[in-house]
Amino acid sequence: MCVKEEVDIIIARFESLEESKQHTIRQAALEEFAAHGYDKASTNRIVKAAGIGKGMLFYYFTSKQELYEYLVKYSLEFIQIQYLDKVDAGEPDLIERLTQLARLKMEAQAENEEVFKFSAVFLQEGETHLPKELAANIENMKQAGYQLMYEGIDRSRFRKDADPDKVFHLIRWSIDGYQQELLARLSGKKLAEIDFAP
Amino acid sequence: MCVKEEVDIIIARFESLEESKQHTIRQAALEEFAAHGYDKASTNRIVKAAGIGKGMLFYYFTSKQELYEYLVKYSLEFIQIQYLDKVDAGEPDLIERLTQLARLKMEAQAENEEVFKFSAVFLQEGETHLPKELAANIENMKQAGYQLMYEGIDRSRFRKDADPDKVFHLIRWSIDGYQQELLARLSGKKLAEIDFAP
DNA sequence: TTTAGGTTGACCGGTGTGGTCGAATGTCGT
DNA sequence: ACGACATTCGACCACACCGGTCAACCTAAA
Repeated sequence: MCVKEEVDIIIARFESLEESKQHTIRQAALEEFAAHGYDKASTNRIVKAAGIGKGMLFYYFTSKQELYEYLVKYSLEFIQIQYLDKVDAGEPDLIERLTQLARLKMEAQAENEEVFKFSAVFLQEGETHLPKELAANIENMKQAGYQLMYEGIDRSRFRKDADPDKVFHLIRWSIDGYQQELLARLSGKKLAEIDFAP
Repeated sequence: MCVKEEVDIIIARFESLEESKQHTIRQAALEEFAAHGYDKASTNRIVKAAGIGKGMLFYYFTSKQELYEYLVKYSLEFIQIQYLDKVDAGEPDLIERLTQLARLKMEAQAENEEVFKFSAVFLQEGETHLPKELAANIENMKQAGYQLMYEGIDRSRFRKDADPDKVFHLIRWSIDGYQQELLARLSGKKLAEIDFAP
């Protein structure tokens, strides 16, 4: 019990930092883990990018592992609030729904790109390096995302001669591809406004 | 000049190996570079995967760098012959053309998956670790691929109320997405026959 | 002046790196 | 049977970097 409390105290040190410094360190760490995955991520590079001494990282977080867990928690929360919660799950029209998803995701991504890059990493790394509790949270978010994409769509309005599922996928692929290309083309540029015209 | 000849002799050692052994080593190396990129690829893991002693790799190739260059050359040749050369660039119909491209790429990918994974790596790593001559070859292949995809398409038959370029992209994205999903779903299974029905 | 907490980077043992090399083992022509 | 040469191996090298520690320092409040 004493140990657990000690950990809490240590993370509290980080959380009572001024936001801008928290942000700097968080972004540096997100970037490093996103770029190299857990194993090959280097705490040395993180502290260098964050502009702090090596010791501080282990003053704020007990270990590389705890830092990673913190980032996962933070990212899950960010994606939930900045993206998933904003989706109108009542929209029955497929096109509207998917367009909305794409727009909201782009907007959230514009807000903090690294979080999404990092999420790709921990979604793929799976349960490794994570306590069951956090892994479960990730699974929940996956499920929620799936439902947001596939559930409550009115398929009665599809043309009768087309397989609804196939139309469904075709459209989703189009939007995915569009989004991906948009992202690639604009990567590096700092834009808040994007022309979403199809 | 003497040095250059020495290198030639050393690669010749590899090329005069029986094909199956060449193949084993090549695949192990392709896999390693594809998975980790140049810098983090490990020659130790390569020799372990290939089932040869460490010394042999540097008996066949003077250095990690030379091995990498050999793999790039091999992959460019493979993609050219097994994929690009087979495309009928005369086909003016967009759908036919893209469907054909997708099919041929899948077939070539089925032939040697690692080559395509590795190509993604050296396309992204760019000129680093490569002599200008090889980098130029890569650029040529990019160009050729682009032309195969975009040139000589008859756009006069598109519906007049649709922007040809947008229709174009929409369809390409759909096929890309379809291909990607197909690949993901079937990853791990060894199939020669695929149901290409949309 | 003392004290307590934020901050640093040299340092630790350990792991893995690309590459070398002496020795062991074929594989020949003679 | 012999020597010359090609092939094969993995222990070994110097080095770079790893996650993590810690004595020493700085600063500001008491």
